[in-house]
Amino acid sequence: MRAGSETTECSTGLPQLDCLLDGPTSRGISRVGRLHRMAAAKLLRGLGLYPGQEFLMMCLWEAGAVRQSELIKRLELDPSTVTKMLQRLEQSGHVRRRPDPADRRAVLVEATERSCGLRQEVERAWERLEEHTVTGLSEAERAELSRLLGRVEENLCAQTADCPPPECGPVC
Amino acid sequence: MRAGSETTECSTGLPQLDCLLDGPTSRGISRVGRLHRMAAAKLLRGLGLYPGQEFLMMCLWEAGAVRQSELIKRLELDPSTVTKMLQRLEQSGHVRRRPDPADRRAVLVEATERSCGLRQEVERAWERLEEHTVTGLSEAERAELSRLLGRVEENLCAQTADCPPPECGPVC
DNA sequence: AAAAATTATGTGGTCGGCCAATCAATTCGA
DNA sequence: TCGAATTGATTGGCCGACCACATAATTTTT
Repeated sequence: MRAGSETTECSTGLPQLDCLLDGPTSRGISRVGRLHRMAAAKLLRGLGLYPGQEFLMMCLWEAGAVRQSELIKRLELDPSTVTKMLQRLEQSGHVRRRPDPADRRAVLVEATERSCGLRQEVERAWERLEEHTVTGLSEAERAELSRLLGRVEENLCAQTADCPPPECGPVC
Repeated sequence: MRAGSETTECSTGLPQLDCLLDGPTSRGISRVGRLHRMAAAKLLRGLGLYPGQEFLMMCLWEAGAVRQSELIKRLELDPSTVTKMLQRLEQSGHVRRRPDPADRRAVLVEATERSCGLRQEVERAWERLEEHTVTGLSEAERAELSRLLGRVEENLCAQTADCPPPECGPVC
């Protein structure tokens, strides 16, 4: 291959061909995050759902009629994201919306009867996904992974937003 | 709140308000994946990059001129995704493309000189992201997390695609 | 009671990412 | 040699997710 003679503009060294961009954890999270989402997509596709929607539907199945703002808080998503998800879910018949009589700004959201049949299948799909994800790990390893992910979640949540109001915790 | 009387269509029990949808690991991966991506976005925004683009640029900075198909293989992304990323990166002046003289189907991609100045900043941003991510974890915990993420990656990769060509491995 | 701040939602736009389908160029096989 | 299969890249469409901004209704403050 003659490439690398004068066509290479930025080559700072030998082509390393390996893992560029240090940060084993970040790297792992990125890759696993994407793969996991794809796996979820695959499982949910047969149910007529897109990944992300399962959380929203579970909220509705669990809580019944709920204000959109409440949904946003629980899902910790951007309001505009939830608005658009609901528009699509409404059009696909999974969700119904109506104005909240108590507050003319608000919207009440609920799952349609039709959609309730999906609940079990979604739960089973999610179980299969979990199973597939942690296959080959011991109970102790699974617990440790969950715990470490929880720690990382706290790290990423802090300063980014307002997960648990720190309010002068152990340090300050 | 009077909701829950007759408006509740699917309520199968009490409003649990807690973590619906079992699967501690899956749940953690979803949340951490999203938070991590947002954190990356925040750090990269100042550099004029969107999350995901940093991997592509690192490939180019490292390898010089590269065929698009090679890029696709390394990034393990859908070809159409890479095509569109490159169109945007070209328009924003980070990347240049030209036909491959050796194969008239192929396209050679390289980073522009301008973009090379970003490399160090991207690497530093990525380091800060890693630091932020694993803050508070011991060395042992960090190593364990990376290891476990690697295992999960293998799980999710297998059957989903063709990461390491199995070709009659230890089992078959 | 009127003005100011906050809340609830929606719009428009941008990206990464996927799938399905297309088309040209190259390679393989009969 | 010539048709068939494969490879390289693109287009169009869809979704989740973000941001910035806008609007209406409610709450708070003065």
